[in-house]
Amino acid sequence: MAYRKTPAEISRLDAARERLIACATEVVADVGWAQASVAAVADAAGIAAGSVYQHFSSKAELAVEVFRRAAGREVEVLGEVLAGEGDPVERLGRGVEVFARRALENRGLAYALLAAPAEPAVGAERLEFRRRYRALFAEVVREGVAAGQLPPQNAEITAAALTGAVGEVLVDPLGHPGEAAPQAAASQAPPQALLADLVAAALRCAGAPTD
Amino acid sequence: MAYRKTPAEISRLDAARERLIACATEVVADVGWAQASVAAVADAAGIAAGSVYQHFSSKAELAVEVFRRAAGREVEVLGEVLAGEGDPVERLGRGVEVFARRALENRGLAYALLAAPAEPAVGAERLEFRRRYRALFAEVVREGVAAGQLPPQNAEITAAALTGAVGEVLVDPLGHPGEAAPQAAASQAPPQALLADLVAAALRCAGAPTD
DNA sequence: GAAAGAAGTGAACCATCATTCAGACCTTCC
DNA sequence: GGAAGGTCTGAATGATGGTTCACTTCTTTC
Repeated sequence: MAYRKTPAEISRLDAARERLIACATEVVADVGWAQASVAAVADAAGIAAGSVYQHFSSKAELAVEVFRRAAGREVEVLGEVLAGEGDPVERLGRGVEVFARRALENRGLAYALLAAPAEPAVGAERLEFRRRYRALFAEVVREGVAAGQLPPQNAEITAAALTGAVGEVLVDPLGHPGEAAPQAAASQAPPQALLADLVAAALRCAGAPTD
Repeated sequence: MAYRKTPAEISRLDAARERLIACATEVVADVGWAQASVAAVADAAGIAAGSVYQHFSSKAELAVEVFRRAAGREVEVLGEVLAGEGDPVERLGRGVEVFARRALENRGLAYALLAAPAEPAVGAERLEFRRRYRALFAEVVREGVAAGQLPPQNAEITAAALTGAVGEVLVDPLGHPGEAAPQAAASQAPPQALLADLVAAALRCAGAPTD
């Protein structure tokens, strides 16, 4: 027994792992899941392909982690906005707007999270996260109905519709699959009109009176 | 010059091609794109793997043809309903209902068309067809607005939202990816409530007054 | 029936990656 | 310093699955 990982060593390894995840996320945002080979990701992180397996037992595991981190942030942000200040309808509108704005500000990643072809493990994760978005939306809708702000409705269905509507509206502006994404994708300001129209459609979908 | 395809021969080849497409469609509906290997498809059609290349120059070409045929039928049906009898709001409601009912009656195929992981060529085709759905919806929405039945709105955005909403609501009931679909999938009656709720959400989304 | 030319076959081929592994190189601890 | 046990490397390995091709079988035409 002449070796025990020292705290410094542990945090070094941890940092390496984090760095790998970060680089993988970037690669995925740039070129999509399909093109994000282990070699490419390792390369981006400046390590050998084999070293990836020091941190993850398979490519799928890494991919899932990348997805979870990124999607998790969005769920968190959306959750905070939806549970924030204001009446349910205001919150719903703000939630949709924030979600869409964030997606448009980071198109490559958003496309990867929402729609880009991916291996089955990531697909399953995507489904799971869509369920979470739906649950968040459903809660606000229920509150709106309870408060009499929204007409009676099946909140789950409305929530699913909202999730799908937001995703669909975003996917087209987000760029098409297969095509190499322009690398500096985080540039253009989100088109104000698109956001406004999307929010309006979302509010109508929940039955909020048209302004 | 001692051979020219006779009409009978030509139609035999044509029938073989059609049969191949039909069998491939079935395989895809059953097991999804990912599992629909050339070998599996050829097997289902009762021909050798190599013979597939008598009809299609690549697997992707066959896959695209399968997608186009199936998705084309849906576009056609939706188009007819949306352009049919009645005022715009009635037609929109009926269109959504018919679309959803058809999807639920043929879940495997619907899932493959709407959401199942697929090769890039099919993904591109999917995008194209979503654009067509959107165009169809947009037209009715515009008519509704023009007729004063619907509030002023960005019809394209609403249409995209409708497309996404319908897709999203359907995808969950349609069964999860990766899982082997039960083969006799065209059985259960479409849940009436789901359809009604979906139609209601869609109409709200376009701004039709809640009943 | 025989020549010419397809269509059909399926085993071999090949490209693509994820994954492994033997060896090189580091860290820890005595 | 050196033994023990890591981490890192990158070429070799292996699985998968689309595609090819030498060969067989069927059709047409004379």
